[in-house]
Amino acid sequence: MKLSKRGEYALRALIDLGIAQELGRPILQVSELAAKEKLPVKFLEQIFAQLKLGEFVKSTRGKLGGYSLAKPMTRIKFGSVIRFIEGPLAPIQCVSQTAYVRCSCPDEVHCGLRMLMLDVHNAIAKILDRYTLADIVEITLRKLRRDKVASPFLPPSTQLPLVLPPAVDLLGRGRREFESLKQVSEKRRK
Amino acid sequence: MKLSKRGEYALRALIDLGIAQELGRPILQVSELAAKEKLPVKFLEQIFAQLKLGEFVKSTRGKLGGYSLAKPMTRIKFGSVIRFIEGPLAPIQCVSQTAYVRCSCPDEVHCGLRMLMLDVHNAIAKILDRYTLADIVEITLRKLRRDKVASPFLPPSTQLPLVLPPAVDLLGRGRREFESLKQVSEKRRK
DNA sequence: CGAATCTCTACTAATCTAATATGGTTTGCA
DNA sequence: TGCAAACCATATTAGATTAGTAGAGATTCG
Repeated sequence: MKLSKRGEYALRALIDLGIAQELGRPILQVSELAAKEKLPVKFLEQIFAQLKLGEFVKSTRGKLGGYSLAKPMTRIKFGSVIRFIEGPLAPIQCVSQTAYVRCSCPDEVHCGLRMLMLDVHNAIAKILDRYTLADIVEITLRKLRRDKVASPFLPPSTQLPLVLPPAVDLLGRGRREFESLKQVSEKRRK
Repeated sequence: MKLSKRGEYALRALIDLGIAQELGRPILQVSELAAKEKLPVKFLEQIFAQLKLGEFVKSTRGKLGGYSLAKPMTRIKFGSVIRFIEGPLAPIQCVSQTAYVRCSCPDEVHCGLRMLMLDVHNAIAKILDRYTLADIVEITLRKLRRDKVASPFLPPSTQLPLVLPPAVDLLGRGRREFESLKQVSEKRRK
């Protein structure tokens, strides 16, 4: 049930690319992104190479080069990205839509575990195949503005000193409640 | 997003133990269970040892010994078992209820990835923390009866030759549609 | 006693993970 | 032209995890 660092970094990178694009900076350098998210540069380079193979991003070489999104944000689904980077979403392969493999159990049709995992898979896929990069970018930007936090990735000319929010205490005392996507979306409708 | 073989075997074993108990055989041997599910005996032994540590099963030593469930099926939640065998359900630790760890991103509260993964985690936990072994055993048995398939794990005296359902063709042509838990449960209500 | 069972410890081959290292090639600009 | 900043490609690695295997020991029933 785990997302690897590779997958995590890939998704972070895409989201940042989306935010930057929305703010008028269609191209970001690996080094800048790595610094901002505190990720190892060389590892991130590899990940971008892979994202390029998957046609999620495109690259510009040379000075002033970098990476940008290869297609409209509305057409980048998280499900596709994760499947491409991490493999099938399904907890066990016999419930995978995209990579079905019969499992070893004697009677697949009456397998209780399979029924349960089918539900889990459907729940995961329902979320990950519905939300696109456009959704997440929009929600993130709205939330940043609502809380009056300076956005990163401003165009170089307008770059302001980044105001960091107060550090979260590790023990979790006084930690503010976290919101899910659903909650943020519902607030908007009011 | 993957369940390891260890986790898969553990869940299969518990479900089988539940079915057997329901059919009047509260104790099963590792060797029998391994044979029936076609799992490596020694590996399954290790898994049972772990399940015992987690107090999901209890053991009887010596001849005629074996493993049985350590508590009522209604009190064995899949979420607990998976957390115990595999670790946290959350795709990334910063959304885990039971094993929260702050992640490396600069602003956790406004992290889009985090919001998305919070939804995924909630969806998974909602299913896995709701269903108990009792639910799955009940549904499985109902389905077996509905389709008139002989149940495995009958008491030794009444053991009948097991009638296997027709083999599923690997290419998936003519494969019958699989049902999720939800579908089976809904059929019951009608 | 002896066969069937769980128990415990150790080992291993293969794969994956998360990088690090090194040296390219391409491009914009002074 | 030259150089710095960027992407590109390949190799290597330390450590962890996975999915087992191996073998001896302890317990209990008949």
